[in-house]
Amino acid sequence: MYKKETELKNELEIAWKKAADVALSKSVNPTKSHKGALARTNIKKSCRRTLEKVGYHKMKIADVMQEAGMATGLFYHYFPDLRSLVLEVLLDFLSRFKGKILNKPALTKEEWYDVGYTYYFRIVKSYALYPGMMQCMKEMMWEETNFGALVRLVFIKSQEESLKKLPQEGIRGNMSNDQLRIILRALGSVGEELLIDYYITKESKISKLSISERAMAEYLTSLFYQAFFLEQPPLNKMKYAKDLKEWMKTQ
Amino acid sequence: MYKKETELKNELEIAWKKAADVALSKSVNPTKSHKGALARTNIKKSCRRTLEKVGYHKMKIADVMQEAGMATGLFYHYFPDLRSLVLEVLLDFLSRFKGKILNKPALTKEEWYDVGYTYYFRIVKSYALYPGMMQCMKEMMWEETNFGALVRLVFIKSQEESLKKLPQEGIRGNMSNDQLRIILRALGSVGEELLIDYYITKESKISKLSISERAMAEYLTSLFYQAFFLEQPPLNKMKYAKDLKEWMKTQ
DNA sequence: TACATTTTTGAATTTGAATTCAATTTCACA
DNA sequence: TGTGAAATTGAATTCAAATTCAAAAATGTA
Repeated sequence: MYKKETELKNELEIAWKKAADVALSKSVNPTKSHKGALARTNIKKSCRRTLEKVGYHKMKIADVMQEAGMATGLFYHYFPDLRSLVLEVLLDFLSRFKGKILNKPALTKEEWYDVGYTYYFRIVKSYALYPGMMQCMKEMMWEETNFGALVRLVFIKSQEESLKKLPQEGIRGNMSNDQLRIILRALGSVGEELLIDYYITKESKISKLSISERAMAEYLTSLFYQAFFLEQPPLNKMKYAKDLKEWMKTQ
Repeated sequence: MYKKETELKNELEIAWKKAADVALSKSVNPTKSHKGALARTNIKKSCRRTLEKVGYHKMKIADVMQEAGMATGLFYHYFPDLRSLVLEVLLDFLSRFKGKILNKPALTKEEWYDVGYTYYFRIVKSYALYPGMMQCMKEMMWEETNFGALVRLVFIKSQEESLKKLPQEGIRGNMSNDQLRIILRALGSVGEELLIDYYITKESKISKLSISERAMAEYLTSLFYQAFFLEQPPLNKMKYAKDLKEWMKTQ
């Protein structure tokens, strides 16, 4: 099972290039001075702030430039159009999900728990700190096919990497590659609704609960663990979601 | 656990009204003749076709009217703007998810499997037949808060309804209401990525596999079952996903 | 300090699609 | 078959936002 690391890495690089190409396809003026570089960065930062405030679909070039405190016309000195700017900002943001999760690959289920936790904690943190960016990412995934493909690949890669050394352990050990791929793809979206609900839309009863980021990550990790191994995760891993621990004890 | 049926129903009706209000807020001319009613329906049908072909964000009023074979200006005789039309079309579409899943509520885990299967099969079918509509629904959920809230509620309702009579059975029996709510919310998105991948974007290796709609529904139902009950579903339920059955036999 | 390069300005222009509208056709019913 | 109400047309208009541009300011360098 699981693609060779090099193969997956290449795939990722190609996807990254494709998505970046869209952002850079139209001739962008490279900055020609330190001042220019600062101004460009300033626009990108302003874009992030505006994204959090206004949201992608309502955001206009004028909004970004006003937030940046620069003249509207200057925008075109640095970016060809709004979408390219947003795409570039999102690609920067996406890199936070790209890095290795842990140095050591997990060899046992218990070890996997820690890797999974790191993976989910990173995601929870992103939703909590940058709900607007996460939302924009979701929206852009629909609008720009290449970007969507890239994001999916980044997450698949994290996921596969974390499970790479575990093929023999647990109940899924003797599934075929294709079966495993399907299951992982289906489990990849576990928690999405919950996170969107709790950190972005904040309408439901759940969003009224007070759940720490670490507890949230424990909830999600243990749910994935349960779904994948059909077992309870080790009790001692529940460090923040005390209520989950209590529940597990009653088994 | 689980809200009373009436309470949940009211909540749903309010959300439906809210979402519909957006679609109807701007004064819409009611049709005043049979011919008018036909024309209006024609526009809605054309909208669905155009949505499948072009997608929501690229679609223009002119596109819809051309597809309908009517003059552009006539649009305003029937709808105030494009978003209202799309919203109305989506609300019609959404009603396919609103109905009761089965007449008898599930009383045992095994019975739940059937309810769950019906639930998932309905969703799989929708993705398979109307990928454009499903995509548009997702996009609109981000754009129109009230619509998003409604869609979530519709699906939560189906889910809660299917599990209503099961509180005591299985490992989740002694979870608190809040815990259960969190878990269900998190599990609510199981399979999303897979379905989007397989029926909408069609880029990954998974989309090259040939999976029947019934097999897909079995995959998802059994995955939910495993995640929720930490058990394999009854072997005899696997009627189309033969490979899954084989795998389960090896346990 | 002079001068070429780069950055900056914001008003003027362009663009593409939404929206209006006056004129025409169709329809339903007496 | 005549009449008023409703539906239909598509060219003209409006609109909001993107885009351009000529001129001014800032910058770095010799």
